[in-house]
Amino acid sequence: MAYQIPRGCQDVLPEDSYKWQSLENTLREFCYLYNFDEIRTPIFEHTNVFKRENDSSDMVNKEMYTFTLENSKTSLTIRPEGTAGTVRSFVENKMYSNPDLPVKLYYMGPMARHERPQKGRLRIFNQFGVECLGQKSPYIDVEAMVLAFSMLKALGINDIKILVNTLGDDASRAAYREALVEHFEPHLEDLCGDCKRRFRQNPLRILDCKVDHDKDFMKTAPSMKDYLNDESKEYFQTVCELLDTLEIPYEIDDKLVRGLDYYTHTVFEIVSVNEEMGSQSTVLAGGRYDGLIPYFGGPEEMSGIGWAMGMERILIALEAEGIDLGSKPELDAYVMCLDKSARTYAFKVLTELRAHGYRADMDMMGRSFKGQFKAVDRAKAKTAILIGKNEFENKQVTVKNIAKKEQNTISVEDLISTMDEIIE
RNA sequence: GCGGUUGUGGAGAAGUGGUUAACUCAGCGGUUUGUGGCACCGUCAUUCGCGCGUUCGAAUCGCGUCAGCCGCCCCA
Repeated sequence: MAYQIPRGCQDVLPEDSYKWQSLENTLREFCYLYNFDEIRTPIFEHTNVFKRENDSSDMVNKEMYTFTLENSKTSLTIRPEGTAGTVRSFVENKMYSNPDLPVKLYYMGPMARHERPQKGRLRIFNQFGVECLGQKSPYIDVEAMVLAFSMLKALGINDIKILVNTLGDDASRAAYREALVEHFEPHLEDLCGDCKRRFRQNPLRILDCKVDHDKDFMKTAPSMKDYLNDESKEYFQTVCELLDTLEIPYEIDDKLVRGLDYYTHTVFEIVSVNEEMGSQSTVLAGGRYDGLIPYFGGPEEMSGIGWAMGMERILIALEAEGIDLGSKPELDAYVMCLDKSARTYAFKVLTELRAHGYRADMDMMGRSFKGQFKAVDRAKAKTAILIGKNEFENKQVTVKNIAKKEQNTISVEDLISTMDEIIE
């Protein structure tokens, strides 16, 4: 094997691409229903779109595919996520001046992150995501969550859990962060190696550490909810009430902090509880971001909310729950050519069938009679169209219904006009 | 980035130093040169992820490398 696909990449082969198409169709239908429009942004952006000031996340700092071409000084980065490019486009195209806010967008496509590959974690993977930009309201947060929940339900995924939390506004979060630093400072020596690093980078993440989980100072750690100002508290309460009203099952997880730095207020995650998922069980996650639109030069007060779904992970979850999204469709007709002299005629009949909307194919290998019949079976063709010397000479075809094992020799015109009945 | 584990044909899989790489499925051809899905026969890996080394001799041992998987980290 001289050539090999790069590590952490995947070819979607035909049998699987039917599943992908089915997934994509369902997602698009729901976006249509919820009045979200598609946006397609480039697969790479200027590096500073992703690498923003004060960003401490691993994704931005050590996992990005960043490159600069020869004879160029421009640093570009293959998108590791979809939000930044979408917000950049929202601002650049002045979509904030749209009279109907929020602007509701969806996207899907490949993202790249240089991580160690694992099941459910690829270097090039596909995300489907939505962003609601330009307005801030608990109703918008919940609309986005309901959309996510409904999509997963429609796909048939049941083994899931919805986790929600609030990070409050910038002021609340800053106060909380300070309190955490104060709390953990005396215990710095007792923290695990990762948490010592987190202490400096993002103290909020210490809270969901698995190593230090049971230690006393974890249990006595200050809780976010004690640092929320009234406005943030009220906002989150409304979100929860709306979810209750719509009977969306969820759990409040005050340890849920999310990895990306731009989140404020509502954050949520949908995890699969199916064991086959392995350690990558989060299938969808997102939250509100107050600062991002202004960061890209949009109106100061504008906020947004969005989430992204890992499409490969959804496919794994579907498989784990035994849900089949479908496979290659059967053929209406398979044309069998039984004599070399009739080949051109057979090819014409094939073309005729297709021109009338019948999904059809024929043997191009000049195989034996038996071999062609096997091809009919593999293609799950509803009919076999047999064409040999006799049919050729009389401008006819022999059409055989595979299931009924009935066959007739008729003219091509009759074949076309009765095809619907023949395949029932 | 760290730790562990695996890697034989289109698929599954035996073989753990001795020379034809077992078996099953799929494919192809034939018995049956125009009616299949059964049966029988034949055929299908000069090669064991890749490279180097040890050896008279390696799929089997050693080193390196690539890749998959599992866990950590992180994340969708």
